[in-house]
Amino acid sequence: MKCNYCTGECSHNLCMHKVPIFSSLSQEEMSHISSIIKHNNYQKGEILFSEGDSLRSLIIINEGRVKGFKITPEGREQILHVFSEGDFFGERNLFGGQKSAYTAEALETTKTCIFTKEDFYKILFAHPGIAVKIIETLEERIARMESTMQSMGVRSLDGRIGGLLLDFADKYGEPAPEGILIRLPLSREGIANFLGVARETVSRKLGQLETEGIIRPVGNKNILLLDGEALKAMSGKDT
Amino acid sequence: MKCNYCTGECSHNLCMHKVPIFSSLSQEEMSHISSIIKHNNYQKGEILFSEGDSLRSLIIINEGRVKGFKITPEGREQILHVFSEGDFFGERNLFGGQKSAYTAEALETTKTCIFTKEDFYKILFAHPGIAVKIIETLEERIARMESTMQSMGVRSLDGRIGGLLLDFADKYGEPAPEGILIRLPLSREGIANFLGVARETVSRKLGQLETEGIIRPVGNKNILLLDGEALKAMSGKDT
DNA sequence: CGCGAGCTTGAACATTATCAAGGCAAGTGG
DNA sequence: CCACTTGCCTTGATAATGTTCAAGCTCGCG
Repeated sequence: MKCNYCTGECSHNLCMHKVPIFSSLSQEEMSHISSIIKHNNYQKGEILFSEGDSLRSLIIINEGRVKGFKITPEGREQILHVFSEGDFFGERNLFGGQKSAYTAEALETTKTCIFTKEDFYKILFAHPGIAVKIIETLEERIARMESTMQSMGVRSLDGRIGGLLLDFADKYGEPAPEGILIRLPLSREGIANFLGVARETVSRKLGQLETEGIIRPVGNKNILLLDGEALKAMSGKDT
Repeated sequence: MKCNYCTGECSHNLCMHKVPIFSSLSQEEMSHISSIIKHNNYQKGEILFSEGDSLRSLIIINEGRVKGFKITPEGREQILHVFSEGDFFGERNLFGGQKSAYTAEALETTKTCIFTKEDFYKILFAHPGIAVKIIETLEERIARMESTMQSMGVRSLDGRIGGLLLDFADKYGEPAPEGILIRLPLSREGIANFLGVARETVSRKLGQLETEGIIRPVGNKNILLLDGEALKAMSGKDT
């Protein structure tokens, strides 16, 4: 990849340019900030941080996907977030001084960019426009969570799964000839842990949706969404 | 109530001083801002705004409580937020330029303070510290939503209800001789609509929790929490 | 004191969880 | 290149749990 903002080799993997937060900055400013960013890579299954850790840094995903989850008293994972390219997290620790509320684990090979709290504050005060961008980003996340909560609250499981598929389609979908191809970030078990139901039930319901001609599984990690309208009708996301 | 920041009668009902957002401002600045705030009062059941409205203002609750909800395809209300004194909302419309994702309805007599988008932007740029406060507040809301999502995801209903009671205790609880007295913002039906279950089920489970000596209903709108630890064990909120 | 909204309780029904067995696919080692 | 192994997904039968519909009760208000 070619990097327009750096001279010579682009050592920071372009993360600056993927994050809307920094979109208001000039080239020079970006270059400066780039120089203080650190990097970290993770394999699938690796833990970025655990619930209760007081990490003192902001993490931006440059490539890959990460799930944030807690362990329920039943011993099950409750997935709270699925972060992907361009998302940032850990910010709660920066602003609130709180400890991490969840554990973050890489779902695939993931590359991250890291700011220390100190560096980030410096940047924030030097470029107030960034604060507004952060607010906008947080609003987006809140909107996504509201959408998830709505999905979770729907009584019928079809509706719950449908809502989740729509969320995924929105975030991870790519147009395809016959519909939208969704590259699933989670396994069946992961989906079950997101919705708080049993693995087997997810299988059954997906099978049912396939029978109804609404979706078509493509391998195990992709789903072709044929009839989004049907899902919207089930899940109530007509808006 | 006496208002330290205003000369003479305090016409703006103190809302400025209840909102952490403005805590970094001086007396003079507050007085200035106070002068551009508008007010609105609502009776129980009144709608503040509806899903899809593009309201152009920020609303701060000065007194009372408000629920934010959507209608599911089954025709049920899915409650997404319960806002109370000091909370603000409508901000999504200000920053994202989006339409409202939910309907807001007063749960009791409610007094609000209102900024227009223009006024608020002026204030924001004049006092950058406010942006950081807003970020912190949004982080808190995200944390609350994460907590709610966790509650919703717990498989056992006891755990779900327990988690919700803990959330309420945290936000609306007052210490009492025997435990924590929770002034419920929602009816049984409201609780059911929050968790996405049937009214009757909520009744049954609350009855069960009472039998187990964990809670004691005080009238219909209050609950005395006797054994918070038991709830934490059920819901997984030991943190 | 009486009325009505909201809450509780009961019994039959529907859905999902659980337990158990079998299949498919990707990766490994001969 | 093929059999083997491992992890993940599907399917089936049974038991547990929640929903629904219906009836009766209680609290709070006029």
